[in-house]
Amino acid sequence: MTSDSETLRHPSTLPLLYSLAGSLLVVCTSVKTMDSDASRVSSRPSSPEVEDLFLSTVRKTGGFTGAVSSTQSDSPPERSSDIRSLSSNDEDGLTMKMLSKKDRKLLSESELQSMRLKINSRERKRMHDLNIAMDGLREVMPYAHGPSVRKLSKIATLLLARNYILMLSNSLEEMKRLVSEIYGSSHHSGFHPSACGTLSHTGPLPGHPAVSHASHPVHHPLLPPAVSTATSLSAPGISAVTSVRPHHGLLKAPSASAGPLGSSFQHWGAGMPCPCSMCQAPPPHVSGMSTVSIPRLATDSK
DNA sequence: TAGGCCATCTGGTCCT
DNA sequence: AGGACCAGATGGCCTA
Repeated sequence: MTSDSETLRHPSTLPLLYSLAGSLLVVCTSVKTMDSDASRVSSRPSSPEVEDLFLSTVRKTGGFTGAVSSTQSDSPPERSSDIRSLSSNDEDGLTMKMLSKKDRKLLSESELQSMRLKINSRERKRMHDLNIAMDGLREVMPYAHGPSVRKLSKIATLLLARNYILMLSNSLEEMKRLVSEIYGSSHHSGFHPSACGTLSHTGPLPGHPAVSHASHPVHHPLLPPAVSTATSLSAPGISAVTSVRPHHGLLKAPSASAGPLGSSFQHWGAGMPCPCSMCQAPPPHVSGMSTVSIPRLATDSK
């Protein structure tokens, strides 16, 4: 009850800050967890663990609705006929190159074909799992979801995710800095956190970020001031967001002056909602923005 | 119609 | 040996 009681000693500012910091810590912890998980997953035996760590959860929660498109579904691909013709018409076909002479003797044509189909099926499943994971990533991205909104492309999803993580990391650092500043300044001004436990003891500190945030003005609670004052979303990830079919600069490196998400959430692109916790419920599930559609995207429902 | 995005097939490589 | 991963090739779909 120590840290909580200290939190309460700044009537309106610290609870806000701590709740925000807590959210960020949760997010960052999740990121770290994902990182360790990812390192595990990246070591070869991936597919079973992917299902254990992610897919099973997703499927249980009904997170995805089979968004993975399949032009050929589970039926044997048309190209199997190519293989058939290859192996039947040409003994030196590519399929046969895979096998030793012994194998060629042992395996019949149908066996070769079934083997090829089996390999293809595995690869298809692997790619489906990858797409499911990609959809999971899309779902937690601060981006409009919905049936009337086109999905982020894979590259846009990855770039946005990267920038989002960077933004959260920066925000956490800024949060830490603000908290330390508050305690530092309050100590010099005679504020003793450990000496009182009531909310009515003090008012908000003058000039405290949380005070100005009451009206949700220039400062964004999740962004450093230098970052949050800018208005454009020029970073690659965001340019990919505001225009799902980016004609431009998707792969450009983030500018040094801009924040990890380009500049700010404040103008979250044309038609984009501000993802800040003041405007809507924050992550883990940024579902609050799922109903918002981008004009350009609303025309398409892939 | 060109270009972007995607799914699939395929062969090679690496790992367990 | 079997499976996972990767990258190239190919073709379909969609949009500007």
